Amino acid sequence: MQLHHRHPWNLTPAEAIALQKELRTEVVSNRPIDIEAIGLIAGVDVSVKNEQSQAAVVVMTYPGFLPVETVLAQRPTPFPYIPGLLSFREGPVLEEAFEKLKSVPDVFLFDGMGIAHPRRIGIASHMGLWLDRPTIGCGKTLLCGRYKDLAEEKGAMAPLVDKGETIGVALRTRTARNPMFISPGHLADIATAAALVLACSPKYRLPEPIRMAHNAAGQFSS
DNA sequence: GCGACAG
DNA sequence: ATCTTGTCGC
Repeated sequence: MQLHHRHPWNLTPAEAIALQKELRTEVVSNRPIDIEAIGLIAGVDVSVKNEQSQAAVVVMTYPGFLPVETVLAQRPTPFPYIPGLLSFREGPVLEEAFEKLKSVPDVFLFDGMGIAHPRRIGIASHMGLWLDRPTIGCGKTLLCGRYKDLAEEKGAMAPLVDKGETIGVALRTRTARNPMFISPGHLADIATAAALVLACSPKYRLPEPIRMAHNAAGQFSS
């Protein structure tokens, strides 16, 4: 796939934060996704093995979730894990994977946050600028923000609020399971992002595209 | 200063 | 994320 907004990755943490503050002004997080028009959806995930990072992007049909393309990429892990700077750790290997992608998915689901981030530019938002396609952040645990208790039933959701701003939703994708934290990455909005993720979770807590990417990246379920 | 902290 | 078997619960 053609990538946009590319930039060097060899930055210090302070430089990375400065870059995020620049890039966040480009992020569009109030645009509804036309779910009815989706034909292909991609799941993105990265696993780390001894200094080496492996990325996997699995493209599947929507609805139906039949895999149509899988790309893998490996590279040395270039940056430590620092909360708030995940994209600088996983970005390089993802760039390599995206370049190998033949198909052009209508939406990308990421393992991590979109705008539900201290500077409103988590990995899904950052990579969304590169892809110039709708992206959604799907976190398993919270990075920032608070939410009120939500019903135990699948489909229940509660606004995720940080510093007075609604940045996403806590969404129960499975009854009696911990909620997922959904936020727009780029070219998406909170309501349609949540609706789509729920539609992508017919059986497990993790949305289907991300489960597939997780497996392809070389891991087992959890 | 203290606590929190995606993967 | 990763180190790791069996086990408790819906």
